[in-house]
Amino acid sequence: MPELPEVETMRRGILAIVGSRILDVRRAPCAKRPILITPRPAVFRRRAAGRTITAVDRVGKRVVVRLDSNDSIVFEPRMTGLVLLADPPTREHLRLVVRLSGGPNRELRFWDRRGLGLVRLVTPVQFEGMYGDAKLGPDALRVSCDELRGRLHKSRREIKVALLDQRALAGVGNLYASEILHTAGVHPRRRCDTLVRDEWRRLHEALVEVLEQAIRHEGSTLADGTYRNALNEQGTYQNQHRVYDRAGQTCRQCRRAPIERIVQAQRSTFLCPRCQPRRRRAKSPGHG
DNA sequence: CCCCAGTCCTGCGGGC
DNA sequence: TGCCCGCAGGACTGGG
Repeated sequence: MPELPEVETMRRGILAIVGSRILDVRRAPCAKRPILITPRPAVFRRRAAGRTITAVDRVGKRVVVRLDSNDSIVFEPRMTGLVLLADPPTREHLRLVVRLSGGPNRELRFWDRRGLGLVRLVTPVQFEGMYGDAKLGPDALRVSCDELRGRLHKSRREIKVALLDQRALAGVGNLYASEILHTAGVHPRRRCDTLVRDEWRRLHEALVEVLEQAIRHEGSTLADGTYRNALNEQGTYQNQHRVYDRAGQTCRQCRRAPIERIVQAQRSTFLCPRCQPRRRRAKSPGHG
């Protein structure tokens, strides 16, 4: 679930670790299968311990902790991972602890209920190979309208599916794709190569607006309550959702049509059939 | 190039 | 009430 707004919130929440030294790294005693980390724990610890943290960045849906050795620690939360300074939601699913200088019990923690997430310590060359331009498209918050259109407008894919492709655009996931398309008034089944310039303009506007608003609200904590910021506090953007997980409820924009749920690429998509018509309206005679 | 199904994993809720 | 099953969707992989 963590997408760009949630991961950006995690990043901002741990900025205070810049300047701290890493004292130790240990895998938490997790009853279930331990989290995947690379390289293996002993090597990871040896290369991280003693290093100073120089920056905290984000690449797509991952948090990147930069070290003075030029290595980076990359936290990839996937579905249920959290990057925390506060105590984790449960002891049970605490996966990795990075002990920091600056006070007793000062730790950066990776918690992950489902255990699909992972943590990597990578060299600059490895970083480029895994997260460089060949692997990830431009960040969704930094892409221009022209670049967005340029990367997608020849594709025959449906726009919702294309927005989830991290090689085309980095950061958008299933939840925000539906929200962005509703804000833009574009039907999720529209093929990319049928969108006209005005629709790309609306899409780009909606992309920036929705993601920035979601960051302002510190992300979306859904009904399962999993997502938390670095202080283990819930986000509030779920209260602003236009369509996500609102099937059958009335659209907040037109106040008439019920929100529909469809499936695209084995994933739920939510839309308002009235605010997101399948076909563009025919231009009225005498205009255009 | 693109699509699809399967993989990892846990917790939850529906159905019986 | 308890059990089973399907679903949630991040990223990735293999086959068509």
